Amino acid sequence: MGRQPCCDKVGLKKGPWTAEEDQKLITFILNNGHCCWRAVPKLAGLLRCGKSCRLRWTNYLRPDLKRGVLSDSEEQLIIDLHAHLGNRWSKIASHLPGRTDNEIKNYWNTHIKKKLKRMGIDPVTHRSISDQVPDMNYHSAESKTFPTVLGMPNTEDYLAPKLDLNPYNKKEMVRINNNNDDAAKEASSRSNESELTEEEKSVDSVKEAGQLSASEGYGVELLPAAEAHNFENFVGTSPSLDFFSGNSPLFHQQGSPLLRVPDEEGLLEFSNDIIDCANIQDPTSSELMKDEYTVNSCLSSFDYNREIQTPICSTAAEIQWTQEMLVTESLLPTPETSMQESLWQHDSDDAFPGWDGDILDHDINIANCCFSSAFY
DNA sequence: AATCTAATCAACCGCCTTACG
DNA sequence: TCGTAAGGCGGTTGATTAGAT
Repeated sequence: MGRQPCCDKVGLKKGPWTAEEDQKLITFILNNGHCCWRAVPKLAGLLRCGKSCRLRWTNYLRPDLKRGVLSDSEEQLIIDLHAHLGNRWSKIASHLPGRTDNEIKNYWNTHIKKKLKRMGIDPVTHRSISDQVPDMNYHSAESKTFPTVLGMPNTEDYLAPKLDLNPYNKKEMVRINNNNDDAAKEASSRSNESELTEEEKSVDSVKEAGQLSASEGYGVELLPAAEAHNFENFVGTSPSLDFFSGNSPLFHQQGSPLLRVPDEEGLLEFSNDIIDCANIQDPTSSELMKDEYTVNSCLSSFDYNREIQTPICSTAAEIQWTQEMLVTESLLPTPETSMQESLWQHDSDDAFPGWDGDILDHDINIANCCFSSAFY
């Protein structure tokens, strides 16, 4: 048994719409709106199913549609958005006024895909086809697979001038705010895992977790502590960062050793010692939280997130934390929020929105950029 | 001119999500 | 909490058109 058809199709017309049908639908919707698509065909005198009417209206008859060939800038925007959103055509379409998801999908399949292939770029991964070997060490200086987002300025352009990509090298990933840094470094210099102590393995697993989470889109890239502490050095950054920051810093570095998050009853404070990178791949993990319920509440509410205006960051752990919250989506005000929504998958019902899909390496970097820019 | 092939895009299909009783 | 209906989405189909032979 298959699924029941969306409506009784006996006697209903299929195939291309006639001008007369179009006119009936337009007239009806302009006069009455469409409270219920299923009722529309009956009321409009059409022998079509409601679904068909909706499709015809949204993809073809809507008065706000922009017909005609997509411009170069629209095409570029589609490529950029696709790099971050994948085949989420409706999401992509929402960034192109007057264009429909169907139109963009068709355009992608018939034009852009071929164009990218001709350019030697995989239209799925947006990476060079010759560099398709998975490389977990994607930030290493040796890596040639640093992702390029078409149409976007090179990701490095977003980075603050003194932010060297090399520190993101897996080997240099350190447990944030943890005094096992030395052990970690020493351990990572050894290749044979059997040589590692339990503590070292633990540190290594943290790094593994960071890498895994980054590649699977469920966490954040571990921020090298040394670099994180150096954010103050980035003051006076490149103008391109204004693209994200809008010159309205949300975060301020001060001397506080605590991460402070506004709570319904005041200000929640998280001391460094409870922020354990071991759990960083799952930001909702209870071990990461001083008060799991409260923090989860903070993070799960879109509206409430908006009220988190000025977390105060000074340590790597705090910055890491802030970064996580920033990329959950709502911390950036419009228009940054809309930009961020184009970069991050948004599901406001998710306890940790923005982490619900495959997030690519460059997403992580752009998040870092958003995050960094928010400091200026 | 006829035929074949490729390209295009409107429309359909079926699954998933959401709203509601 | 569950079931159902409706809307929405992404993949696919197929009719039409354009270009090549």
